[in-house]
Amino acid sequence: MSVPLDRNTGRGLAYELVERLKARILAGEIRPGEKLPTESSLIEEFGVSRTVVREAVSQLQAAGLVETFQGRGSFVLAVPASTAFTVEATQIRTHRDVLDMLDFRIGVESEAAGLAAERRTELQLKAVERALVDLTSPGGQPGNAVEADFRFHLKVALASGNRFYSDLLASFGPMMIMLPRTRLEHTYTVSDATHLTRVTLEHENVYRAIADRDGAAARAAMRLHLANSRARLQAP
Amino acid sequence: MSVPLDRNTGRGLAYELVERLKARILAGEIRPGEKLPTESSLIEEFGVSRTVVREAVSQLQAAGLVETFQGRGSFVLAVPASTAFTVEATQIRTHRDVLDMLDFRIGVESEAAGLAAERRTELQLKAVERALVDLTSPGGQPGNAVEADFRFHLKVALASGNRFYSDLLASFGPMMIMLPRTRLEHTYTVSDATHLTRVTLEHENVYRAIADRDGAAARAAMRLHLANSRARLQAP
DNA sequence: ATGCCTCACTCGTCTGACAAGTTTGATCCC
DNA sequence: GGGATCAAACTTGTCAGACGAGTGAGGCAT
Repeated sequence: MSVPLDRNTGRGLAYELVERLKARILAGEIRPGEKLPTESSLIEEFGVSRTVVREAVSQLQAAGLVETFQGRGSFVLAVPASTAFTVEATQIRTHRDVLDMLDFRIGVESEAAGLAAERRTELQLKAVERALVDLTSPGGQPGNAVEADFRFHLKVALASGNRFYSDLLASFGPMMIMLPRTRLEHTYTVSDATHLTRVTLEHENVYRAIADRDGAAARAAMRLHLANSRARLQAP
Repeated sequence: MSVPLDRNTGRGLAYELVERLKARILAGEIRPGEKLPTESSLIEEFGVSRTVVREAVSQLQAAGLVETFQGRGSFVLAVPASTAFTVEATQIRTHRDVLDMLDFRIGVESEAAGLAAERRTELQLKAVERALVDLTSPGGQPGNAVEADFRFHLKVALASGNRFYSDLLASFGPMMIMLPRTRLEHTYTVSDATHLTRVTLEHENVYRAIADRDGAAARAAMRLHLANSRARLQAP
């Protein structure tokens, strides 16, 4: 272990260190969600100064490979799926991005739900209802659940009759429900029954308000649902 | 010159500096091939230590925006000029599109204003204030007014600290303020003094709520402003 | 058992210093 | 004058030490 850095490549020690760490991550030696060695460890292992280590980690950060938290350390993010998943998949990576996305969805979707309640047609309501049933029926795999969740939110947006809302949600795709790999496992798979019933209840509240043509209730219900989702993630 | 860095964004000084420099490059203030200010200059201009400056430049390097040579300096590379949001610049043509757009903006911008009130930094508030002044000063042509109006709304979104809001507004551009040609003359140019003062007042209300850190008031003020704009168009 | 609090650990920033590469300009020689 | 030479100034690269700020674990009192 711990081969010292080659000091004669002409591109700088920080560059060398970045390459080493990148290789480790891409090779899976440090898996997504795991912690990068501390700065002190890297200083010892590679025999360089803290300046170099910090610059290297800083570049990994800029490259979207790790996310750093003061007082805790740097954590490896999901490896950019080389299969060209979607361009947008690279947009939500860090923990902060997820929280920001939920704040964004609060603004967009609560108003969309309100408009949906006020302007929906019977047909649109039926579509929302179908999505809700798909979501609550215990039929599918976890992957299917994300898909169904997204479809419910999309149908609500469609019921608003405003193409800007529905187009925006459609452009996000199911990705908007997805969560970062870092501590996702910890918070989402631990979804005990309590979690699921609570989320289901929140969805039903949104649906009922739309069915009742109660705009204010629909806005509140959707805001509550998303704010709760955000809270469920923020302090695991 | 040289506005000092905002030390309260919670993402670190280096991050702030990166954003500043990135903005300069993207805005074309430093053209491809030109030299970035030296580290010493940046230290002086932004009042930070060399550590921060070096990390920032290092990140620009990782992002592929600059290339650095020992003993010479950092030079700006070609600009990719890509926007995060791929929301197509959907044309707003029909009268209904305009109303839908305003309904959409109600959802997006009222929440953005609320978040801005709750999370803004002093620097962001100053930016909003400047935009407001530009808007109220009777200096410019009508075209300039649209531009200034847009800038105000964008600065509010930026003050939310959530890139999804600001990216979305930025992707729309001043176009989102524009109105259909059909009855534009009728509704906007006939804008007697009453109209203008009323709109100005609405903007000021938004600003004041953000300054007071009153999230609920900011949401209400922005919603009112956009709802009024909608009403001013709906039944002229 | 619970809640609070201290303390060690980690990252964020600052300061000062020296090494290594580049540019500039004065100097010297022709 | 023109060209080669070289020292000094400037720029980036690296090192070392220090302190502040946020986090988390373990101990302590209740």
